[in-house]
Amino acid sequence: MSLPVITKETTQSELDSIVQKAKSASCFLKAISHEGRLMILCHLVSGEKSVTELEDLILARQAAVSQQLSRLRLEGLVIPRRDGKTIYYRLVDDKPKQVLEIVYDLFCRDN
Amino acid sequence: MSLPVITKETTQSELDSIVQKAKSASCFLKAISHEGRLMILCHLVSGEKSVTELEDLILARQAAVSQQLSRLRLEGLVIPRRDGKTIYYRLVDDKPKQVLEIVYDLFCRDN
DNA sequence: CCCACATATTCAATTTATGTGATATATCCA
DNA sequence: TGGATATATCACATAAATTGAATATGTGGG
Repeated sequence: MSLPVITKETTQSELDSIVQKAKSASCFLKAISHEGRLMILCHLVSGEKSVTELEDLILARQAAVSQQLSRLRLEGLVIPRRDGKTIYYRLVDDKPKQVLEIVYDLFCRDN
Repeated sequence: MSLPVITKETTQSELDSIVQKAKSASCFLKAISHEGRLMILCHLVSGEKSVTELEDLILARQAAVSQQLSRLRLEGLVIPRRDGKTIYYRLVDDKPKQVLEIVYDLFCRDN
């Protein structure tokens, strides 16, 4: 629950570990902070969607959506499943969901 | 708790509102996704810190830290307080804290 | 095999973000 | 007032992210 506290007593290897984790978190946050990707993830929370469905949902072009999915895929956030010609994407785990729910609470209720 | 679900029935103005919120969330996430800013926010969770303290904590130069704080300030996440020559920064509210705690749980426990 | 459809990849152009060095501003103190 | 310290800002160089157009790949049907 509590975040790491860094003091004079924190050893170098502990610091390295914290920096390493900060890098991972930073990558993850960068991946989800893109407006299009954020929307895609939101849509995937309610279940898997095909690329074409996502194109319609977020009003973006095929190449753009595909690229955004590609980034999310490389980041390990989504996974594709082929069914004939169409490819369905879904969330790998609920990591994005957990963050998105907090963010949604903060930005879509609060203000 | 639940994220917005977009269907054929969703009106245009509802969509606009969702897109608008996605933009805010996206900005917020971009602001905190930078490795240095992420570290700064983590440090501020445990209480206000001066710019110099932050420079030492995240091992970055004065101008860099100042610019990162400037971005966080413009984003409304932190607020400065002057005491003599030194300026202390603190979190405006616990928005970042809430997100950081989830992220910390996901990245510093999970793996 | 050839075509149409769904998706992915590539590449160049552009935009946006970031770090750096220099300089500016504010405060304190002698 | 002048100097030292703390912080902010600016202008520039560079790096990273994003977009769009074109092209490639994979699949099913005729």
